[in-house]
Amino acid sequence: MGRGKIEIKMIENTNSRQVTFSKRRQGLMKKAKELAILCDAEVGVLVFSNTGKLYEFASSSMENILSRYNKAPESSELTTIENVAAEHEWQPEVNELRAEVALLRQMQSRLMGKELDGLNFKDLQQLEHQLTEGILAVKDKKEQVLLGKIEKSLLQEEKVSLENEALREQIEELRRSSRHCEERALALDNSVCDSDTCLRLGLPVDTSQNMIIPKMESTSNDAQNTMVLE
Amino acid sequence: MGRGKIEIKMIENTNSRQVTFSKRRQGLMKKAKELAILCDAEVGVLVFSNTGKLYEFASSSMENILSRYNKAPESSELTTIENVAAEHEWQPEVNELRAEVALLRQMQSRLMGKELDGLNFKDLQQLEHQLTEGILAVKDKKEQVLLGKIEKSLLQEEKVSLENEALREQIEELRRSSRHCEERALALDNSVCDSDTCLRLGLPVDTSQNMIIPKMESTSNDAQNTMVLE
DNA sequence: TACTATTTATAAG
DNA sequence: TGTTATAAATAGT
Repeated sequence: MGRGKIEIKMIENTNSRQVTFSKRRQGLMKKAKELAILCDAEVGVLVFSNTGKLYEFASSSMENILSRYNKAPESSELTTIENVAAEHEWQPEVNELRAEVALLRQMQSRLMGKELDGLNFKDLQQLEHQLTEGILAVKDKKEQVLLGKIEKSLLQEEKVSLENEALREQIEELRRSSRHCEERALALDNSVCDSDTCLRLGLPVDTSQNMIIPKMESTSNDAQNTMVLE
Repeated sequence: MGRGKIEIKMIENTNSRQVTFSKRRQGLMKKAKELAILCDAEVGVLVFSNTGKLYEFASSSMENILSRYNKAPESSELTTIENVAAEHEWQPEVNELRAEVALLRQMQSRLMGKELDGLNFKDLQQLEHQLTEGILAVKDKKEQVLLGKIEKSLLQEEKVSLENEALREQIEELRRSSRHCEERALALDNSVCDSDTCLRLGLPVDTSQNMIIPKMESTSNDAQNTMVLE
């Protein structure tokens, strides 16, 4: 990839070698970065120039990558054998978990209508069927939730109705007792009250007309309450 | 560098991602090797796929490169403490992975209409919406697959039709040339053949009758071929 | 270092 | 997996 094709062997000319080193090192790091991003991979690159200078790239951190490398199956160096063995105990489980996550993610994507490439017609039909079942179940659940709410609401209404009933009875009770009181007062009035007393209460002397008015009001109130409650 | 330009960001489609990973990983390793050879450098590359698999390249040996890295100025970690701690380093990652698996499983169950308890009406509506979108996408994909098949089939049909056309022309050509030949033979027969020649060939003397028979057969064959091809 | 002619890598099918 | 059109890398200037 240049003006001419080159053989892959050590470049003898020091200057050319340095120029090429600089260009290709950059290229390598760029490629490493792209690989890490595009493919969700963890990538580490270490380069020592022939003058001994270190250049590095790490998609996460070199520390991370190296510790992961040290735990990897085929690496058998470092420290004592026991440590290595202990570290490796985790590896199978971690790999299984990673694989499972990858699989679950793919299945989930597909259930959401993504990553459908590579599925044949039959697969797609099956997937659609699965989704249809899902929707039906969700609709059922929604219905249940609504029915639950309605039931709760009905119970609440019933409770409130009962409260109303109680209140109405209380009112009736109060009204009855107040009527008693009035009747007694009237009776008392008729039998005991003299013009002197009536004048003191600021009431007209003709009592028969006065008693009709509250009775009418009371009847009217009852009718209104009944209508609201039904 | 391909049929189209791509943005450097995580490839969502699992399939594409894996294909790209494989190709670019190879490319990266090749570049690393070339850099090491051309410029007399020491190069190490470590790549972990998102499923946890390790790929590595080392121009000398990874052990060498890592020990050189650990001795390099800016790196000051590792050594003994790190290794002891390494054993426990897996725990957080394992826990995270387990949690992720659990979450993904629950989401998946819900997309399949299971484990819906605990969701409120709004959640359920959202879930239903998600499923509906999924179904639509799947139906679209199914349609695409079918359309693709149809197109392929039409192309095939067209191809076969063209072949038929060519074959028919070939036949026409053959028929024409054979007719020419017969006519010439007839003409030759009428003008040149004498009784002596005819006797030597074992043919009857009356030529006019003999020539009719092959001509009839030839016509009949042509008709049959035409019928089969159409 | 910047510029291209060319080779090489690779995205898409 | 193999192919091909195109993008990207880079050898030489």
